[in-house]
Amino acid sequence: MIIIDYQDRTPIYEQIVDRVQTLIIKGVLKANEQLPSVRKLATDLSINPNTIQKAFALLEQQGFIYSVKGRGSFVSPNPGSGIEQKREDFFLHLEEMVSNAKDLRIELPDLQKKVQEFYGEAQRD
Amino acid sequence: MIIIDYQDRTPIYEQIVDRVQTLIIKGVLKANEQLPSVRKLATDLSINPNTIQKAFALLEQQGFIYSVKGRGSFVSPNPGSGIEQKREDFFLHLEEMVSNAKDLRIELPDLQKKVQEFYGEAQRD
Amino acid sequence: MIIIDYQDRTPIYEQIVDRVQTLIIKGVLKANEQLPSVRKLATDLSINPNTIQKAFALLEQQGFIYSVKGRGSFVSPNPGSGIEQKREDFFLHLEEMVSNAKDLRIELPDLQKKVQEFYGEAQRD
Amino acid sequence: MIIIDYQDRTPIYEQIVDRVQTLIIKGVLKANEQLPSVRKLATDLSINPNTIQKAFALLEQQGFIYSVKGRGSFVSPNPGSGIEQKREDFFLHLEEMVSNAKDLRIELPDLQKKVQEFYGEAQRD
DNA sequence: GTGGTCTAGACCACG
DNA sequence: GTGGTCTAGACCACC
Repeated sequence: MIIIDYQDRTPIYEQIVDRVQTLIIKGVLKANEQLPSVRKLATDLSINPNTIQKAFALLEQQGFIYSVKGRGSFVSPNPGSGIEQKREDFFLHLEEMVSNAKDLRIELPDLQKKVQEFYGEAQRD
Repeated sequence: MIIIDYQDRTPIYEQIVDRVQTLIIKGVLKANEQLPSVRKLATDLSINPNTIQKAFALLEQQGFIYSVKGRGSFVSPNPGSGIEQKREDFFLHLEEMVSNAKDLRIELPDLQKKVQEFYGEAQRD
Repeated sequence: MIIIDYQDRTPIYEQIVDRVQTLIIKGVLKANEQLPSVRKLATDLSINPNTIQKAFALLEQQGFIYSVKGRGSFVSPNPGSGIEQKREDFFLHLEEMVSNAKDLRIELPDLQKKVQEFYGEAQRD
Repeated sequence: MIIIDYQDRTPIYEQIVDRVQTLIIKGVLKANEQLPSVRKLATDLSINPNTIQKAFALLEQQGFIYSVKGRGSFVSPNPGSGIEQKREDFFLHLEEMVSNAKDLRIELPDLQKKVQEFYGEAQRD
C-alpha cells in the first residue's frame, strides 16, 4: 500500500504523507478507520519509528488523521480542509508549470494534447 | 534580469540556472553574447561567488553556455540539446502532475480549462 | 450524562474527573448519592475499567466522592475543599490567559466585552 | 530571552515556539532579523538540536519565521496569519474558561473584576 | 558555518 | 500495546 522510493530525493516522511493523503482522498482508507501503528509501519517499511511519527504528526496537523495517545491513529472523518489545501497547492503549481511551458515555446494545443494523453494513461482507481 | 527569491526553498544556484536558461531560450541573451563575470554577478546579487560558479558550471555542462579561460562565459550558439532536455523534463513533470490531478478528483475538462486560462495569463514575452 | 471526546487530547480519565466534578458542583449529583459502579460505567462508555478506576481515585483524593469497600462510590456530602481547589486553579489559569491577551495586543475593553458575551451564551443550568 | 521551565509539563519545543511567537508579536524580534542558529540555541539552552529544529519547523509552518538552508532562520516580514490564528485560538480557549467559571458558580461581576485586576498586573512590555 | 533528514535507543503517559 | 517527547550522533546539501 505504501511504497518508498529511496532514489527519490524527496524526504521519506513526505513520501509517506503524500501516499496516505491520496489513499484517504481515494477512499481506500475510510473515515475513522485505524491506521497501522507507528511501530508496526516502521518495522514493515524498515524505517525508523521517528520518521513515521513525523509523517503522522504532519498528517494530523493537516487534518487528514487524528491520533489518540494509547489507542492509535485514525482517519479523520472530515479531511475536507486538507483536501482543499492540496487542490489549491496543485493549481498554484500548475500555473507555474504552464508559465514554464510558454517559456519553453510549447504551444497551447500541444500542451492540451499532452494533458489529455497523460490523463487517459493515468492509473484508473 | 535575474531575481533571487530567498524565501523559495529551491537552492539559489538552481534558481540562477533556471533564470539564465529561460533568458537564453527566450532570446534575451543572444548567441555568443558575453555573460557578466562570476565576480560581478556575485557582488550584484550579493551572493557568494561559489554559488554563481556552481550555477555556471551546470549551465556549461548542459550546453547553454561555454567558458573561455581568462575571458569569461558566453552564450552557446547552439543550446539545442539543453533545451530538448528541459522539454523532456517538463513533460515528465507534467505527467506526474496530471496523475496527481486525477487523484485529487479534478476532471479533465476543468483541468484543460485551467491550463488554457493560465496560458493566457502567463507573461507575454 | 458523561460524554467522552476521543478527539480531545486531554486524557480520558481527566475528562471523566472534570465531568463528574461539575455534575457535583451543579448539584445534579446530590450528596451521598451512589455513583454507577466502575464496571458499569466502563461498559456503558466502552472504556477500560482501569481508566474509570483512575478517575474515581482522583475524585476521592480531591474530596468529591468517597468509596466504601464492597458497596460502591458515593458523592461526598461536603466537597467544599475540592471546589475551592478548583476555583483557585481557575484563577491561576485565568491570570495566565489575561497575560496572554495582553501579549496578543488585545485591549482590556475588548476582552471584557468578550467575557460578558461568552458568559451570556454559556449553557444555562 | 528564552527561558525553559523543565517543571512545566508542556513539551520543551512548544515552550520555545510560544516564546518566540510572543517575542515576534511584541516586536522584540524585528522583521527579517536573523534568529540564533539551531546549534547555537541548542548549546545555549543545553538542549538537543533536534528539539530546537522541531520548534523552528513549527514556527516556519505557522508563518512566523522562514528558514534558508545554509544561511539561517529569519523573522517573517508578515507573520499576520499566524497571529490571527493565535488570536482565534485564544478566544476559543476563553469561551471555554468562561463556561467553566459559570459552572464554578463564579458571578460575572467577580469574573470581570479579576480580569481587570490581572490585566493591570500583567507585565508591561 | 547553516538548516534538514534520518537512525538508534530511551523514557513517559495513556489504555 | 499505543502515541509523544527527547537525546545522541550521523550525514547531506547549501553557502
